[in-house]
Amino acid sequence: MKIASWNVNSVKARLAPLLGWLDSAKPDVLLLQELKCVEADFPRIEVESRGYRVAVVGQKTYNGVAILSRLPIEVARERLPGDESDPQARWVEAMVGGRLRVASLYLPNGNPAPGEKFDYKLAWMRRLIAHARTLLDGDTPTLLGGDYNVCPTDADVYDPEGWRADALCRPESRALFRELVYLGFTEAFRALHPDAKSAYTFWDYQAGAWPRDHGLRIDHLLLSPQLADRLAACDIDKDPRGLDKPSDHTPIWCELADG
DNA sequence: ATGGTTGTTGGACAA
Repeated sequence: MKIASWNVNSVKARLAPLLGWLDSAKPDVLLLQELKCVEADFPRIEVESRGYRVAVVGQKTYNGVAILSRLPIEVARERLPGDESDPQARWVEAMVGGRLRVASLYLPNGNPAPGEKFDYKLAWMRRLIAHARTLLDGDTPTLLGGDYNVCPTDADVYDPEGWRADALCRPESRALFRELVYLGFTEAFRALHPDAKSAYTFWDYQAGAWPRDHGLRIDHLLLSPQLADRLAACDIDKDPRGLDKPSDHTPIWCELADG
């Protein structure tokens, strides 16, 4: 079973590359972030015609997440627990095929840091840790995937010193990401590629970041122990970043052996 | 070098 995640930076602006990638990569499940539209504007017909069921949590202009799946989807949550007053569309969680739980998450960027946005990011991460703990208490195989907006180590950014004060690389962000993983998750890419360098999932639009390979690895797939045992492959598909009018992120995917 | 780009939206904000 192939499960992927992709921050598309507007699903409407990225419709052609999205459909092209579904056709070529053929993921069984695709987690999307930064839809930048309400649910009614999601290109449901086009995606469903490719054989995918769709669960969308949208928002006007900003954020927005979705789960696309060839197997039936049962939505479990449309908000991250822990703050009922938080209106931002950054979480959708569902059972797929009745045996696997997946969540598509869009963790707050947090810049500028320090400041209110950074405080919101850290609070959101603490909510994520608390909820992830409850998910691990159950016995359902679980994958938490998406744009974490956290670059875990200096090996995951082209210029560690230049990014040290950024919300994606700050020690507070990295510490909470480690706290999440240490609950018992396996970060799929690094588990299979411990020494990989220049393995990025995001390149800024500005200053020629893509042709210079000035990237960061901030999109991640976290696996519960039952799924870590089944992890057969994981990689980053850089091709979509090189197309015309690309997203600034590119897909990451993993292959899980039959359980 | 206080720059540079994209998307939504129709000026400013987020990334």
